Formats: sequence, C-alpha cells, structure tokens
Amino acid sequence: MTMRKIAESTVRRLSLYLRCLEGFEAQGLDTVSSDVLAARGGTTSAQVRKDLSFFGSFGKRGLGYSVRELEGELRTILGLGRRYRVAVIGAGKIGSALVQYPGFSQRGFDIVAIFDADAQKVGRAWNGLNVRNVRELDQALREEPADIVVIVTPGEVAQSMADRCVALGVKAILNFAPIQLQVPEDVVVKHVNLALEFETLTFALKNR
Amino acid sequence: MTMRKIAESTVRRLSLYLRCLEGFEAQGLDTVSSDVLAARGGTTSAQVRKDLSFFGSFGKRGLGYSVRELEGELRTILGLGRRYRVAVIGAGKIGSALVQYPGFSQRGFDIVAIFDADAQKVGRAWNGLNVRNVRELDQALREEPADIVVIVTPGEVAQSMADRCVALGVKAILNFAPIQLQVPEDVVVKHVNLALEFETLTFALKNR
DNA sequence: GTTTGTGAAACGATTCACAGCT
DNA sequence: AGCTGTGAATCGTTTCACAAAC
Repeated sequence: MTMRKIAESTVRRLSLYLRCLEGFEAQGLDTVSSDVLAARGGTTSAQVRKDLSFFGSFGKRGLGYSVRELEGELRTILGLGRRYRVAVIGAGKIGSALVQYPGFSQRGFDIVAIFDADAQKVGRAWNGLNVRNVRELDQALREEPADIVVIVTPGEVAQSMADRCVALGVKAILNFAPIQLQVPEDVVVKHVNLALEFETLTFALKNR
Repeated sequence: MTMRKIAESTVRRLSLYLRCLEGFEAQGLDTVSSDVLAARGGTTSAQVRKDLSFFGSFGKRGLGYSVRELEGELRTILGLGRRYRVAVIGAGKIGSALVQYPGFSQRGFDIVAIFDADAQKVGRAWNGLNVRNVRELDQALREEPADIVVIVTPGEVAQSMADRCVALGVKAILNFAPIQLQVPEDVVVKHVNLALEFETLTFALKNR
C-alpha cells in the first residue's frame, strides 16, 4: 500500500468510525452505508468514503459496508492488530483512573509500569501493579521497553520526563501535563489538555 | 468588534498561548516576541500573529508583546473574565479526578453539583460536595443552572443525559463518554476520547 | 535593526457530482 | 434502483513576504 501522508483529522475519524461500528455490531447490524455511519459519527457520507478511500475500497456498491469486515480493516489500518505496552509516569488521580479502567486492556493496551516521585506513593500496589520510584524509570524501560508512555506529572517536570523517555527510545507519548512537549520529529506526541477543552467551551459560550 | 467566524484550531492555540504566557510570567519575563511564543507553543510566529490579528493588535512593532497585557487580552477573548458553574454527571474515576483538581477552581470553574445513578455512590461527600442521585438532575439544574455540564457516564446513557441537559437549557457540554453526542446546533459539545488519542498514536507508530 | 500586522499565495481538507459496479 | 469510489471544484487554513511602526 502506497503510504501518502494521512491527515490527523482523517485518523481521528477512522478511530471514531471504529467505535461506531462496534456499536452497530452490538446492535446486530450486518451492513452499514456511508450515510448511516456518517450520521452516527457526526460527519458526511462523502467524508466517510473519502477517508476510507485512502486505504482501499472496502464497500460494495449498492449495498454498503459489512460491519464486521470494516471493523477488521479499521483495526488493521489503525495498527490495532497487536498489543501495546504502556508505561505511566505520575501516580496521581488521572494515572489512577487510567490504570483502573478495564476497557484499556480490552482494547489492547497493557499497562506494564507506573512511576512516581512521591515517596508516599512509591511501593503502593495499584491494580496489582507496584508504583515504582521514578529514579528506576531508565533501568525499567531498558529492561522492558514500553511502546507508549503516558505522562501525567505536573507541568514543571513533564519536559524532563519526556527527554528521558526519548533518550530511552520511546517513540510515542501521550501527555496530560499542561505544557507543549518538545521532542524530535521521529517521536509522536499527543496532548490532552483539559484547561484547553474548557476554554474552547467558554469561548463558544461567550460568542453567541 | 466584528465577529467573523473563528476557526476552532485558532481558539485552541489562543488557549495554548495563554498557558505559555503564564509560564513566561512565572519566569519573570516582561515581553515576548511572536517568535518566542511560537517556539514554546509549538507553532510559527506568523501563525501567532495571524491568530491574534483576528481580535486586535496587541503588540508593539520592534518590541513584541507585553506578557501581562497579552495574558489579559487572551483571557478576555476566551471569555475567562468571569466564573463558570460546572455540573458533573457520573461520579467515577475521571469525575473524581476533576472534582479534586484544585487548579480547576483557580481557573474560574466551580463545580457546583455532581450526580450518579449508583446508589452506592449517592450521598457520599466528595471534596465537600455531596454526590446526588441523577434523578434529581432536572430539579437541581432548574434551581441552580450550570454553565457547563461534564458527562462522564458509560456510553449507553450519555446521549440521554445530554438530551436532559439540553432540555434544561444547558449550552455547553464536555463529553468523556465514547460516543458522538447529537445535540442541537446552538449547543456546543467538546469530546474527550482517550481511546481515540491512543489510536492516533498506534496509527503513527505503525507508519514509520 | 527588530518585530508586528496583514494582504496575497500556497497549501490542505472537505464537498460535489457522477461514472461505475452490484 | 442504490451506494460506492474518486477526480474536480470549493472552501478554509497556513505560510509568505513585506510595508509600517518602533
């Protein structure tokens, strides 16, 4: 498959379509049209077809898409055909919520380590996983590499944690700290910033 | 000020700039150039200037922007010159993390009520706030309206909660449930979907 | 000399519209 | 007849580049 550059917005929608298809399958549906999928996903049918067309043609003209089949295709496209090892840095509230969320491992993500700098938290067992001292981060990741690191630390230390991860060869970071991480371009970072979400809401509220 | 339509991407960057400026102020900086702000925010100087230009001209040529002043302007633009009343539906892990996060009220958001359907949770005090039965939602929001509702329920009930909120006049929703909420167009919804963030990471990992 | 503010150009994403398959 | 797949057209966003201000 010739890999042109795929827009981030497209990838996000693919992920969304997958979620919709899981819903349709649970409802017992065998086929969906781009129209139905679009309605559920909050887009247009043309957008659905265009998004899929970057990766192949998965539908049958006149009929639509097989729910099962398209689900499989999307999983392949998104790289969900394997499991991922996830390390979490920061054993605060959000880290805790992540670790304890069962859907997480159901979706193919295994949390293999969790670190914190706070001596109070180190040693405590979380969902069967020991909270380790962040000093052990380098050693731990060298012994058992992680595919994805989730950073849930205060903003002040997030960059230095990212730097250490990058030095250790980590190629994907999900950052909850409220700063924009600077990383080499071969490392992917996604930012989740609640303040930002709230502020887009207040902006919208203000302007109507 | 003539209100052209502002792109969501622009608003998100404005929010980001504000976070950067707070950092600069903490560092004792008085002025920043669009270059410096861009470097910290992960964008370009032209982008910074263009974003700001939709709302006015806040800089001094040859000099840059006053950190303090620009902070104030951004807060005004984003609608942060007042406090917001936030209600949370769903007293799970994420709801808990939200309620207990102090930065939240520091930023002008007051959590005024939290609801859950689980009898086990109802009546428990969270950070000085009683978890109320979700049956009381309508009455509670009628007596004391919320500006923003955060939905942190399982996907199956999220849409019905959103419908109730909309009927009660809520105009802004932040949704953590993994479904795309359908709301009238005068209601703003922001989706936060962790599965989706992870899947954009796996997609990126796969394609390199 | 430095940096802003902004039209114009370049780029990228979405929508249209229809030929082609079932 | 119905729905997909896709080039072409449209629309929106980002980047360029430079005159104006300090």
